[in-house]
Amino acid sequence: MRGNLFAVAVDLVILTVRAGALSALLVRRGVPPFEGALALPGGFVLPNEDLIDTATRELVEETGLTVAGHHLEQLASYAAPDRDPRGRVLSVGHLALVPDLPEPQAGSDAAASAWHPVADTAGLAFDHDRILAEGVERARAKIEYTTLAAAFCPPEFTVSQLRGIYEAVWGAELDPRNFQRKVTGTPGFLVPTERLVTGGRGRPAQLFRRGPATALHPPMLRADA
Amino acid sequence: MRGNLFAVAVDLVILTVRAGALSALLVRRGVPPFEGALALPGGFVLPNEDLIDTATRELVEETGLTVAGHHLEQLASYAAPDRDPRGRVLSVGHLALVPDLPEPQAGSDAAASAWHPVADTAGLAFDHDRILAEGVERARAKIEYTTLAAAFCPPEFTVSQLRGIYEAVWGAELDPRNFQRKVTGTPGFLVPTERLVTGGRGRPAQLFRRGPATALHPPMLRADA
DNA sequence: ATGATCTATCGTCACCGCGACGATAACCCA
DNA sequence: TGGGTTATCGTCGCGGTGACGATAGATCAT
Repeated sequence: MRGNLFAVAVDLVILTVRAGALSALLVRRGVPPFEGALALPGGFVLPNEDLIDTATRELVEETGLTVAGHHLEQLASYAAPDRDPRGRVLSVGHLALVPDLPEPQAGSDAAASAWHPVADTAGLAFDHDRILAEGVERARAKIEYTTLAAAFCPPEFTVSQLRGIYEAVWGAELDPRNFQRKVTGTPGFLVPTERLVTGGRGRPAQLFRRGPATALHPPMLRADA
Repeated sequence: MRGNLFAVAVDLVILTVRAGALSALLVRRGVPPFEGALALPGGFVLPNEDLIDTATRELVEETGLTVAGHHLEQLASYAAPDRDPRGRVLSVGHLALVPDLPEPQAGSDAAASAWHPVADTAGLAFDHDRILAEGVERARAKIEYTTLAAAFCPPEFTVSQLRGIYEAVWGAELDPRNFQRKVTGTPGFLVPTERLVTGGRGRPAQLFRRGPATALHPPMLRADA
């Protein structure tokens, strides 16, 4: 082995769509270094934990989410020698996509956590700006060729809600008619329910559930490149 | 910080196409654990090294490649508590795509390294079977929507050679006429040179260089899913 | 009540990229 | 000189998409 040892941390990019804006859950640091600055939620890997265990534990602690519904995957690792002034720390970034939680982080132990639109999150602690940016880019790319956009939605949702997810994540408008044709025409993406949504303006919309499909062939196309 | 410290290693999935088969560079271990077994080339991260530095150093040591031409990217990290019997070791997998080297690993310090077709590489040390599989899958997915297949080619190559790369990586045959239309019709993928290739059978083929394009819109399509 | 407005949903049409495949070009070899 | 082989160019039909019109069914203002 070697005497060159690392502390290993897991940092989380937890994304949701709130009020039409793609937002990340951030915590305000109460201790040095970067005291008072915003940072990604995270923590060190404990003995007998695998990386995904640590990430799951942190996600539950921060959001109070139960196991179902959300999506959690590994992003990348960061280990620049000077990324943490306390010493050699390797951080494994993870990406979580969660629905807009009704209760603002009920049960969160880090009281200083809150949602921030990703458009105005400059100046995070450590190299978390970069990790957040790569998480956002991963999410943008992945909803293109997978059904993961539904992970941002509650268990039942309308086509309009799903379109709102795409528009918030991509920052672009989509044609409602072509979008409807695309998602309802992809087998296994949306499972129609019996119920309609009432109370809003306009014609009531049908409610759907997530279907078994995970891939999107052919992909949803972004307007830009 | 914590007393729960890790050794951090970088392991490399180095892929090339040799004799029509997608192949990986593997080393035979000379010391326990897994003495005598095949493994991915790799090593520990040294002080003042970032992950990509370690990966680049290992790649040069194993292949003798200079900086140009190849592709190197991070794959994912693995840190199961029992993945290494010596203790807590986190491994950061990396993927390298290199041309078929004329000299079989000239200058390699690990004398026991050799190319193996990925189809028969079962039984690697540690969790390297999984890392290799994920590297191969990443390569298969990425040549679909990027121009990375050219990283497997020498500086100048023909359309047929490039098609052979796709066929070897995907394990499927592609129509030569449609393939030619696709790659020559994508702006910035291939830059034609003045020269033709001679000596082979059939009509001489034009030589191309890699162009500046990195993305492939729309993507190259696999026959299967 | 009644029309305006809003959203959901269904249709139409032209275009473009792709798969299938025919045709031609330019080399080697016997 | 012809046959085999590979490279390259064309053609045609289909399916998915973008642009956009039309209809359904609710709420809202007056």
